[in-house]
Amino acid sequence: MSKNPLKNIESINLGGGHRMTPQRRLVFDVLMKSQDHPTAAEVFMRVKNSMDSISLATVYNCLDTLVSAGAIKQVNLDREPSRYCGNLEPHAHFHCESCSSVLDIELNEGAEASKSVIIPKGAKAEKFEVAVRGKCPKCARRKN
Amino acid sequence: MSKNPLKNIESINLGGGHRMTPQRRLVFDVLMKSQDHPTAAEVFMRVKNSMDSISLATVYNCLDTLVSAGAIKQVNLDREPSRYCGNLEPHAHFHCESCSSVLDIELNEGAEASKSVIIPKGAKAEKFEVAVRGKCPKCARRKN
DNA sequence: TTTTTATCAAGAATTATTCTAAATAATAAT
DNA sequence: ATTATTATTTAGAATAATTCTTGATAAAAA
Repeated sequence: MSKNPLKNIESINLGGGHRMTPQRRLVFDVLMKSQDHPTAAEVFMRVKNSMDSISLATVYNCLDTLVSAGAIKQVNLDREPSRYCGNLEPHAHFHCESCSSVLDIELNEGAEASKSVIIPKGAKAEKFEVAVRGKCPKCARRKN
Repeated sequence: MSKNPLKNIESINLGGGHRMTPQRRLVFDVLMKSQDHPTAAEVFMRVKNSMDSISLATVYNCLDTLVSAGAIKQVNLDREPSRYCGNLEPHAHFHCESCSSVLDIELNEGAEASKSVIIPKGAKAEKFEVAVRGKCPKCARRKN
């Protein structure tokens, strides 16, 4: 299903005395089942199906913790709400200008982002990010 | 100084009945003089030196208009406030995780972002964006 | 147990940005 | 020129995503 090598959340070490909790487990599970890069509010709604008492603040906390632990990725495109992604493989994102949906896109082999860019002297590059903006297949098909 | 081919704002066609105004002129001039990708609030402070009566809302309006006209670029990185950039040449951005500064970085020739990525069938890609995150030269030099 | 530490939940607070409405200014039409 | 139209500016209110605060709960350590 998802490309996350973590079989299940039990194998995640949250680090620093952080505990695995039912809430964190559920948030992680929702992301493993999602292909659509949900926002925190969307994760909240989905998690509520399994645990009605959970709060939005807790969902934010869980997402932050999981991102810090490297179990999921946070995706920020333009000024829109953050989205979350369970796919830990290196990949880029396609962002639809019409419907705001986000699609994972594969990186071509040998086309390392690190080689496409000239890093300033003395700077230490840590992460590379490629984003494409345009119309997703659904929206491109529509006339208007 | 800047890599914007528009010699001055008079040559900009804002389109759609939009007028060139003193405020828009000043906002554009500030960006032409800036290499540091200022936020709207920073542009506001700089413009205030020349026109004390200008309001923050107007700076936002002017920035939006200039972005729509293609005279400047808006740069959104992570969840931070939008920054604005007078450099219209194709380039990428380096984003310092310590001090949040943004540096323009050059793209290697032949390393077109469009070739490094596999666009989904049916999607229409319009813009490509490459961002690098890490420590800028200043921050990399510091111990901590 | 008792103590410590982490977590959760609800709602308040924050902050960048957008919206509203009234005043002003520029342009077009008469 | 005068009037009518349209765009712009401004101040402040509104919005919305996210973070913070606080008290209660729960787990882990002593």
